[in-house]
Amino acid sequence: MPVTMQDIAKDLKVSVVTVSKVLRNQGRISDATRKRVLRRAKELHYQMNWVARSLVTRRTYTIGLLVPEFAHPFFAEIARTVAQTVRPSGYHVLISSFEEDPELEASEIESLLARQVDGLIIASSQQAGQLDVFQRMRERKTPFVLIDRPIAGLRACFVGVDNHAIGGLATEHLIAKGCLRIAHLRGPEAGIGAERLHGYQHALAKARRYAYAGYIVDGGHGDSSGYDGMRQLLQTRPVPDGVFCYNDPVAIGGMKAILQAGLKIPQDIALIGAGNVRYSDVLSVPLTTIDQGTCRIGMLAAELLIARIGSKNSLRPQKILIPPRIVERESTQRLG
Amino acid sequence: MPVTMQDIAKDLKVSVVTVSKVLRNQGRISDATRKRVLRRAKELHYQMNWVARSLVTRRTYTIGLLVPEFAHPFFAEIARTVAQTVRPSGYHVLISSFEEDPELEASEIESLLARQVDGLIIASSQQAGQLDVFQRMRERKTPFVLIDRPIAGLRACFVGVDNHAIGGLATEHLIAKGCLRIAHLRGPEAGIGAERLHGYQHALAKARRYAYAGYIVDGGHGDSSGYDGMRQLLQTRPVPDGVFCYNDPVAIGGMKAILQAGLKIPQDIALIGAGNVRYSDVLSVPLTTIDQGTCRIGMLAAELLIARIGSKNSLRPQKILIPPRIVERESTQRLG
DNA sequence: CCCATTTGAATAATCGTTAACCCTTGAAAC
DNA sequence: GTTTCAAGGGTTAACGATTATTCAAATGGG
Repeated sequence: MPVTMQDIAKDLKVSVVTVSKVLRNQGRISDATRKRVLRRAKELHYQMNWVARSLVTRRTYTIGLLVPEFAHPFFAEIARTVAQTVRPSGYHVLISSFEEDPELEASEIESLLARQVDGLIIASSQQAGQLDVFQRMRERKTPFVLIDRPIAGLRACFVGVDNHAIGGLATEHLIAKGCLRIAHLRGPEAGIGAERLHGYQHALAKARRYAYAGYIVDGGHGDSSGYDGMRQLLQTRPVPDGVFCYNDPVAIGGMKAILQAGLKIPQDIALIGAGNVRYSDVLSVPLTTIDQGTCRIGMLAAELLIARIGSKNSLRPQKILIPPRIVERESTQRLG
Repeated sequence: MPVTMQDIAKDLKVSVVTVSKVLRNQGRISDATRKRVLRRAKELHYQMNWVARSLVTRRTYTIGLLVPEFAHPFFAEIARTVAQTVRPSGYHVLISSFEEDPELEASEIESLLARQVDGLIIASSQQAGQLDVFQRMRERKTPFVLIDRPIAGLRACFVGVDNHAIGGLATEHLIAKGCLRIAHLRGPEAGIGAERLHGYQHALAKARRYAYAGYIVDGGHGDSSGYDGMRQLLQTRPVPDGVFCYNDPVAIGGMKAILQAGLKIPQDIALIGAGNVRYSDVLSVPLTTIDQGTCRIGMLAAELLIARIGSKNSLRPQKILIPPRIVERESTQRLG
């Protein structure tokens, strides 16, 4: 039994519309009535029923944020900046994670659309084939912005880091530090993982280094798979002296494996990650990493989305690529 | 222009109500019509308009989650488990953070209520004085569950860890490890921080250790304030040989300060945190910490809330206190 | 063969707000 | 004195569903 405009209207013997107008500061209302309404509203602690308003205005002032997983510090940071960025415009954030499961992702998108979100920010794991969900959004004219992971063959807004450049930057850094046998704990085969891999390969080729296939090992997404990947890598002969890891969690797992094997970082193996995740500077060995401007991604994606929601005519997709930046720490500090 | 029930109804020349009934599996509908409706709905990719449904059913199947900050891994983990726990029941999560600002917190609560959330989970930073917001929720009969930080003088559901026990456990552990001068980088003066402090003091008293006032220093909430606090502590003479930190981020900041000062952990100073945050086992020195059952808190809070939402009659507040558990790592491994 | 019951679906009312018009009243303009 | 116009506010109809009620046809029993 929350207070409604009706309650205020009855008390004051005016119509509901008058109350509505006052509360929205719209239409012509005398100062006297305005004040009476405002006073009564405050007295009763009146709160807009956004469900009712949304039904008629077709705006919920809610956006959906869909990420693979929350525990990942990268996405937690994204969630934070997105929420902070949209708050001043009165938007709230409906979050959802899909645990890297494309089907769950699709059904969550539908779910958020059913809840009439004004727009969506998605770090998708959809393959290029399964794009009907996005088609659905386009039909509904619900704007959306992809982050972190672009989708091949989809004309859509995107905000993310230049992953090819990350691979290049990391590998060149290892080369500069004098590493001769540079391995890569790679991420997923598709999309962002592939780009980082290519950046790595490209840099090796440019430096005329031999790229040994056995030096490219699956590191998965997180620390436990990174640990496993590194253990496998340590079996390889000759053992690499530099490893570029798909991301920081993988590097953290890798670090654990290296230290457990009794090897030293960076003397025996130099290690570089990607993401510049919080706390990566207080690890066993502070981790050199590639900063991907996490906060900027969240902020830009949110701003872009809000702009799209505001404009009636559909603008053409905008892609923002953030240049990565190296953050040097101890895990690669050895004599060039 | 999303598809509505009307569209389906018109196409099939039946009434909207019939469509509604089919889609909800309610009322008496012949098999023939049922199939026609379902087929057409699928063809048109019909999706419920939850805003409209919510207006009449007074249920949004949305809960609000309000935390001090997202970047904090503890709350990120909570958000994850809450979302996962409520998903099977069809609920979604509207998140919001208030950066430890009680006023922002209050206004966000109002905001979420205006959006008609079915219930709220709050890690509040309200002082015992300012409880009108909670009063408002009670009037509206919107169930809510407090997590992590109980509020004195408020009869409400609560799920959290036994903070007094955390202080005791940590301090006793340091004593057992042979520390003689045990300091505490304390958190906020009120609530949870105070309880951990009391646990610390109680344990010292029980062991008949002298509690030197200069050994209790403000460590704030996060790593940067923990760093500052530890620097201050290192000026104290005699320098402590064991430090119990309010939480893991503070301990991480503290660790940085100790190592920078050229001291060794645990030989010179043993360090213990609280929270058992992800990655705390791969720090410069793997951190001994007190596990507070983060996942269980999130899960139990969510389950409790859903149960409240389900039941018509208001049950009496239920408080769940999770017993903490020590996780021993290197940062305290020295000869007893 | 008629009345009672069941089945299947339509009609009306509602949820709390907003959008689009319409209706007074009084004062200024002609 | 009639017209014009603006100020201040009211009426009515959505928005897209659900709930409660009503109604028509089919079925069944005696």
